[in-house]
Amino acid sequence: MPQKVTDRRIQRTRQLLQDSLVALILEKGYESITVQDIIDRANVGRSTFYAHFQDKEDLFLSGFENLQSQFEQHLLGQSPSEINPWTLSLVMFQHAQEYQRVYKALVGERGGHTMLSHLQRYMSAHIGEHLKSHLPVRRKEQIPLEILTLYIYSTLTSLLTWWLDHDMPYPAEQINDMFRQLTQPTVESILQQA
Amino acid sequence: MPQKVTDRRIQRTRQLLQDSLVALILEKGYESITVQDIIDRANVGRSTFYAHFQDKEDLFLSGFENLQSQFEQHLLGQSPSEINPWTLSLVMFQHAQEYQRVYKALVGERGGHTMLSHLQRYMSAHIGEHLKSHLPVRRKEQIPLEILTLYIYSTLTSLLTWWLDHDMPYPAEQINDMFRQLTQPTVESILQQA
DNA sequence: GAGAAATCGAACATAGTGTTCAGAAACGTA
DNA sequence: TACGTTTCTGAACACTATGTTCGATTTCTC
Repeated sequence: MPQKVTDRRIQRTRQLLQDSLVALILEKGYESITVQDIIDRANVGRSTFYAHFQDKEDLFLSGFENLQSQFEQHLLGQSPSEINPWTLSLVMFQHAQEYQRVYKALVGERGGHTMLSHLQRYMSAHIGEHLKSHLPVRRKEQIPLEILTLYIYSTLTSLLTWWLDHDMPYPAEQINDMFRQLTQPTVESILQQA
Repeated sequence: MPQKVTDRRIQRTRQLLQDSLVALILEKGYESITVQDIIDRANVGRSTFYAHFQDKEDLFLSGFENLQSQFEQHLLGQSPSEINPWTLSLVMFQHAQEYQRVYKALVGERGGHTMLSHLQRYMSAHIGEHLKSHLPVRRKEQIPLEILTLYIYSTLTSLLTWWLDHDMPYPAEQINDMFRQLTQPTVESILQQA
């Protein structure tokens, strides 16, 4: 049973802190930021910071979780006819295009590597799901599913961070097409091994 | 003009510190290690540590550089008939197999991500070199060379760290074969676009 | 054993973390 | 407007880790 306005106040403080962190990451990189930097930028008292978040990493992750649930909303709104790794990736690149700043801070090179393991769990689940459903019943187990999933995931994230760190020199559709050209032939050839 | 024996003493201390760091990384991960942990383990005085290395990261990198120059020795010793990304990768997997502990500590998941950018510069140079020499004079610039290089590099490193973190469930030749199966079709199809 | 080089470790200054708490400010209600 | 509640403030504090300094000590060389 949420209170009406005090909640809004809390929300505003959290947002302020998250925004400050994003700005600071883009300026000087995650590692070198101190809690003092963050609260100075946000004009928030020290104890307030610790009332909301355990530490810097907690703040970072809360922003990341925001982004993730927002992405899920976005995904539902788009609802591509079929969900496979390449429609999923397209939605992701488009979403990143729309929220450049936040993406670049949280997922890009300067953002530390904190979020990689979280993103990995999330995306790998989707990718693995798709692969499993397309798997021939009996295939030569030359390349295990786990590795194939890892392969797709690592290609996707390396493209994403490259794209963000180079300030998106291509539109989302084009970088996604590169992703498809890079991975689809391999995936199909492997899935079709009977 | 290096001195004879005192040099050996210095070398011993450096080695001790590097070994301690490796052991500690495998135990508790790079991030949570303090300088105190390292010198306690190595039985080395605090000021001695700082006489040899600037900080924890410097020590880490010195170990990484050791490994790298050792790898180059190894590469010369093997001298595959042709150096392409897949012979290079084989030598690398074999080298990693031989020096499991160090590789796992410095390149694996627990090793922080410090070395990724260094490894990237090194491997990408080799990979890009090979690709450039096999490039058709005029090709459709759908996928720039930089991205193709990144693709190969990221697949290689994600396989390598996965392999290390899972305690090498396959021999080097087999994991390298997976690497080839994953990347070769894509690379060839793209290089042959006239 | 004398001299040089390397190591030791205690002491220190500095910087960042996370907690506490009394007072101030903002808000909701009536 | 006045009241109580919630949230925010910021100074003070204890704590942990960093990196430096320097005189004492060990180790090696000849």
